[in-house]
Amino acid sequence: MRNTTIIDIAKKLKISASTVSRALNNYPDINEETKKQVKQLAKKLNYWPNPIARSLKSNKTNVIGVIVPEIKHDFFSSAISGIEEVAYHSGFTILVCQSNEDYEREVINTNALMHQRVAGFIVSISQTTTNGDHFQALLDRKIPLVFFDRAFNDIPTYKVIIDDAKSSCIAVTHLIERGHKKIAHLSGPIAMDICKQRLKGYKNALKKASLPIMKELIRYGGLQESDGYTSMDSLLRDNIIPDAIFAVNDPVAIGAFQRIKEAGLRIPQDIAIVGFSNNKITSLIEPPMTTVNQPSFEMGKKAAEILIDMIEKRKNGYTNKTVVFEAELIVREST
Amino acid sequence: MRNTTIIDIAKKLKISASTVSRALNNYPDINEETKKQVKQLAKKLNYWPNPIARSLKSNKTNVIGVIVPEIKHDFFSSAISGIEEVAYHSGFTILVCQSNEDYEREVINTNALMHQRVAGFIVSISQTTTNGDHFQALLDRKIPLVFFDRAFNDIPTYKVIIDDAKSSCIAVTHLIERGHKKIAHLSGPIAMDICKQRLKGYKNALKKASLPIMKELIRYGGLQESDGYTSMDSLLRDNIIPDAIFAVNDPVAIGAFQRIKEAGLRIPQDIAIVGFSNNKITSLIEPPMTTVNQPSFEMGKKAAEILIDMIEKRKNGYTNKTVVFEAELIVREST
DNA sequence: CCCACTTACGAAAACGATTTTTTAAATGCG
DNA sequence: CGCATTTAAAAAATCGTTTTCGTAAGTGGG
Repeated sequence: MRNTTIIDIAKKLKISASTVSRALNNYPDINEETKKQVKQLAKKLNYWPNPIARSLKSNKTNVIGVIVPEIKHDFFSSAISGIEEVAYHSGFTILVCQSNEDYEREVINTNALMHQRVAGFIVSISQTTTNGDHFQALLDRKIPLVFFDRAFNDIPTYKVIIDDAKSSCIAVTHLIERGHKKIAHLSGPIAMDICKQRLKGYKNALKKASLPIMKELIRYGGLQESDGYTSMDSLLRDNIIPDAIFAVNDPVAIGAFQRIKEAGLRIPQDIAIVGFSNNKITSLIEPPMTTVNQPSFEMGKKAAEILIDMIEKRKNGYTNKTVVFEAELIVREST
Repeated sequence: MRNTTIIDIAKKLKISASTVSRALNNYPDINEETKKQVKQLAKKLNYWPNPIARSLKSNKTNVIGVIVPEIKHDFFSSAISGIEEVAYHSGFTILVCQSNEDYEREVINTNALMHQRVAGFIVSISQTTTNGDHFQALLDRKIPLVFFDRAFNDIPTYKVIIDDAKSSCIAVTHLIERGHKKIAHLSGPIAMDICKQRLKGYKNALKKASLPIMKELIRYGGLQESDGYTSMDSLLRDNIIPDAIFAVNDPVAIGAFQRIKEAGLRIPQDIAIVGFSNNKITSLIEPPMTTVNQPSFEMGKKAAEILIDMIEKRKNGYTNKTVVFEAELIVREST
């Protein structure tokens, strides 16, 4: 079954294709009677303009490119849900790629989507990305780009993030208020801005409380569960038993959590623990874990709203290039 | 910065566009020397064929349409991860839509993607879908379609599923072997095939053990956590306290789990419970929950492999239209 | 040397829409 | 009535590729 084209309609009505096009698009110099006939027949034949032909002419699509490290991660899948929700209501669809935390793949994905002429990009960068040329190429071509959560700092575009330093400071201060003094921080790849910021918040909290910052209490690793397990393990192997852990994110916290349990230590009596992101699991483990709630769904929605605004050149509203979401500390039984 | 076209190359080399095209596509009737020159210049100018122009000509794209009820759900986001993984390695990208369990939106999404000329569809239907005309329309247009997990039964196409009845029977038999006799089943929308099959498995297990099938022990609801809570609540309100629960899926099981705890009943001493899907949370709650592991990532990968096979008309391999994955019962402390 | 055949390439059509330009007919005004 | 203007529609160009058809040279065999 072939799709109806504008030419099919034109032939049936014995008029030209251009007239059909203009009738359907409500151009003023088309006779009302003609318009009516064209629209009727279009409906009857189930006509739908071919978006590919349109895109070829306009060099634009109604597709938003989304690149995240891993689709199946709680935070990202929830953000993608939010993006799709907003996109759907604005007539856009989303093309989703995962970088698998791999810089090369992020570059390939970015280029592929660029050549597919997506209308704009929403990106959370991979752990291993330290070069931003592929994003600069987008700006050079005036392709709208919005970062969320993990932004590439040197690229001047919109960013939807939380105040990582502030939230971290609040989280660590909470630990201090509970009487903890020997607080370890399980950090991530320090090249990443979110890791830097969370480390900064950790240090600030200690400083404010006049507690020493001890290098051996800070461990660097990746952002996965296994990395948290390893980092915690390295502390224990060094015979360091902190009385509290602040993890750079929830998977790392969960990994540390498992290692702590394996060591026969009690949470929170022996070691308290705070995560970051409010992944669903944190509320369901025993004991439930204190964590920082990042409103992932809302951040996705906001990123999409900003991007669509940029695409449609309605530049109103967003005078500040960085939108900071409020992250709130959710206190549970692990502290 | 405009993108380089085939015509730019043609002009610079003072040859025709068609020659450039054929040179790049390695046609035999182009002089080797010409080919070399064209390819060199293409590389130098950073030429990349415009996929939109190609698609217009071929009426095909390198895009796979994916429609799921909700992106942020564990099972689906993990399956999408698998789909993307396979798609990426075959040069496809994925256009992802969520139906939000809404039939109307599923239809709209299907049509939108169809008009965008996606090369094929991978779909898991919404809870409220009882009419399959929008899928039939795809088959009529010879657009490849693969269902996974939640298939629409009357549409004759490939399905990647697990044997729900068998797995359910195994799960319930496991409960019976543990000595449980008053086993309730929290079911979902009974119009959905997976719900029918899981109910069937539940009944079969009881029959095999010569246990009575009691209507009041079977409760119907939705597929969300809140539905599980409600169904469990309705049992308790009727003063029915089963000694075991078999839930149609993990969210429903978790909802019931919460209601059971609220009632002050112990798991598994008072009520044992089995879920379905092996969502990550089931292993992290206290006590960890017995559940049926559906290999979501692998099912996504398989669905993508089959679809790409169909797209590329390599029909080898898949003689059976239904691919059944082995689901395995993961026994944990809730039983 | 001539005709058939190969080689290598160009011209043009096609994909389906939009948009610019052109044209024909109708209308208005002095 | 005649010229200018408006109205409504057709024709043609365009987007970037692919593909069909055609053709000018060059080659080889008789």
